[in-house]
Amino acid sequence: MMQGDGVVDLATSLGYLLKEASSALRLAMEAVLRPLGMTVTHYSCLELLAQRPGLSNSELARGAFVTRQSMNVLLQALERDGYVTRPAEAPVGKALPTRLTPLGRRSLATASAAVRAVEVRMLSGMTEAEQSAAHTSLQSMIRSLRGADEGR
Amino acid sequence: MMQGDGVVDLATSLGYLLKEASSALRLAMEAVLRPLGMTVTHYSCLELLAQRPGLSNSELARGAFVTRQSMNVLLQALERDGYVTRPAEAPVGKALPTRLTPLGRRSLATASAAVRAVEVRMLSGMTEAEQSAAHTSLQSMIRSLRGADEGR
DNA sequence: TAAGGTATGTCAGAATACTGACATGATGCA
DNA sequence: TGCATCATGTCAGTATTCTGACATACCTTA
Repeated sequence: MMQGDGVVDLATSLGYLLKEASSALRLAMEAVLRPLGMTVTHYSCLELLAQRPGLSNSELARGAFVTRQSMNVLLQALERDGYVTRPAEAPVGKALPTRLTPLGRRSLATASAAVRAVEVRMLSGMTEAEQSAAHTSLQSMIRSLRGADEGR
Repeated sequence: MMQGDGVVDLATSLGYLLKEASSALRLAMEAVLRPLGMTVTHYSCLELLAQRPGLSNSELARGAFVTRQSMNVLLQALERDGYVTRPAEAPVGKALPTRLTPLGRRSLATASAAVRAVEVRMLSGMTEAEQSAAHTSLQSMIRSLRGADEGR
């Protein structure tokens, strides 16, 4: 991982490889979502809501790895276009539980199929054991990085 | 990876985990680079130039996973502030070979040390074998994703 | 009860990256 | 040689995300 002068060697750096893989995945997802008029964050939001209905704006933001301000902008657009609904008043606290509309569910269905195909392609060259190993490796990296980096 | 209704299960999806790890790494890098007045792309550009002097704008863009337009904006700022130099005329074709100035090299030195510490922390919980496995897994994903997604 | 701390939603402005477009130089091919 | 194709640098406009800030609601604790 080191070079003679102590500079990180990008060619073998796991950090660089992680960024490269993430970039490739994002590009592939954008490629299949663009024809559907959807961005990756847009899709992530709908997918999160399908699996965990009633998530708040802040919870969606954390799940999609963006700030709550960014997610708020997206949610306002999704609400305006009829993909999600939010109550006018918070049932408890300030958090507004968000839910998919039938339109949102239909929109997600096609997008989800497209994204699933991308993920299948991504895993096509790996054995079950390799996939499992990748799973534990990534979780280990996340755990280590989060530890000393609380708060944002 | 599947749920009953065919929706991707985010909790176990390698794609989601990849995004999560990449996000955690980016956040950790931003945290240590911010005090140095440097963004991740900014750092990536300098690091690439340190390892492969003379890279062109387009080559740097590909290496940092941004468009050549974005890299061009960054390079103009770096050139204006004296971190890199580019010849006024292209020695061959239109590509302008970029090089670090002594100031750029000094600036990179501290940033590189900070980033290296982040990467060390990221790998702290993994054995050599696990790191090697992660390496091959990520490369496999990249290869599979790139295959059917030529051009951008 | 009162106060400090935390979490949330939201507005506004700034930073960053992207898409579209054009001109130019190199390359491959007929 | 001539022409089509491709890669590059760059300008302009747009889109997306971020940082900063504020008000509000809950929770803990003295």
